[in-house]
Amino acid sequence: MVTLSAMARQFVLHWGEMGHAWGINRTMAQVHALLFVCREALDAETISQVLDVSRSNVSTSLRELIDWGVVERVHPIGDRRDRFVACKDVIETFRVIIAERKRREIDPTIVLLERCLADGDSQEDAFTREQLAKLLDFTRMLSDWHAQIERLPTSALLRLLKGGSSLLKLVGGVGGRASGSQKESD
Amino acid sequence: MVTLSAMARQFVLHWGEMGHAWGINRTMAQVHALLFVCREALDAETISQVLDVSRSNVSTSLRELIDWGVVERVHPIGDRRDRFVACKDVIETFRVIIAERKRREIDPTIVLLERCLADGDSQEDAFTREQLAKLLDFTRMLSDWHAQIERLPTSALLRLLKGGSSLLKLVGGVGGRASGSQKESD
DNA sequence: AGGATCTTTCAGGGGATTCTGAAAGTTGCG
DNA sequence: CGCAACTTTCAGAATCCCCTGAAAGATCCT
Repeated sequence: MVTLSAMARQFVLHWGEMGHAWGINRTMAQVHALLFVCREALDAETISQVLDVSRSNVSTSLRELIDWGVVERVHPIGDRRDRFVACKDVIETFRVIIAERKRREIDPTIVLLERCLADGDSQEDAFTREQLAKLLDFTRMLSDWHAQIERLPTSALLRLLKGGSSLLKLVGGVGGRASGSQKESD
Repeated sequence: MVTLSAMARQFVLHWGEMGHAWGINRTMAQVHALLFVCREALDAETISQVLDVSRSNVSTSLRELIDWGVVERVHPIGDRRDRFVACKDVIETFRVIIAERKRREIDPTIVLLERCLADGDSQEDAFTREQLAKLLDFTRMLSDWHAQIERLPTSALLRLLKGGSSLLKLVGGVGGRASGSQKESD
């Protein structure tokens, strides 16, 4: 296979753009998209031809995708060339990506905010300190929340996502007033 | 004010990097960080000096931040120059950003996937079709879920985020088996 | 209207990122 | 071992994105 159906091509291009918007290399996202829609494992040479990028570029992209954990290398018996498959489960892929971004971005942000607050002079700059403290609280909350999500089996995660409305009613009713906004600009 | 405390400077730099990792212009993220930790509104000239970037760059960044909805222009009486303030509420800011990214990335993805599936030949390419259909399902689910979240008042959102563990127990217990993975690779 | 003050736009330069081809590295087999 | 098949690395080229300064556009005051 050295050519793509119109459907697949459209998707690959769009996925490349999306990746780019999220700070991910366009080619890397395209390689992922391609593997995602292909039932059988592809070798690097084929990917290079289909996407029309250099063999070395494909090699780099594949390494990163494997690092992220959304693609794996497959060794077919009786063939020396490596082949690659993407995780075909959307939710699992989503989960892996979230976990990785948390590790790379949320965690370091928590560390930095903690250091800022620890180092900073508490006399000067009271407002900055206050803001950073609020941001740290929130970031930690996200982190905790993620830790919970992480442990859920796919079935429960699906239920959480699908059952949005019922959950929200629940949350809204738990602690008293559910409406009204609390402005906290001082 | 033409100089920044060490605390604020660290934060501004880090926020710039984070923004960059998420596909947002570094300077724009720095401007946002700066406004976020400043109690009083700043004028563009001051921002330009503090961050050491050109006046025009600041102008562009501010326009985008206003577009996003996380910064607003303030007209102080008796002064012709504009000043700018960031939303100081972390959750509100988060909410606005999520909404905007949904609009810019999730929504177009749904449209594209729908078109792919509508246009595509259903004979050839059955597996691709299947994968895209699953992805579309998931993306719609995210979209619905976001619509629910969007409506929540801050207090309820906080409760949802903070009460992670109890919610999860709940979800885990609602529909029967909570463990076991459903492999869908055929 | 004319000028002072401030803002926005945009073409072009400069810096950062991505891509490529060539060369070096790895692996399996006779 | 030596060769064949394949993969990875990396310096430099190509590309893209961001930033700047200059000029044009607002707005307000006298």
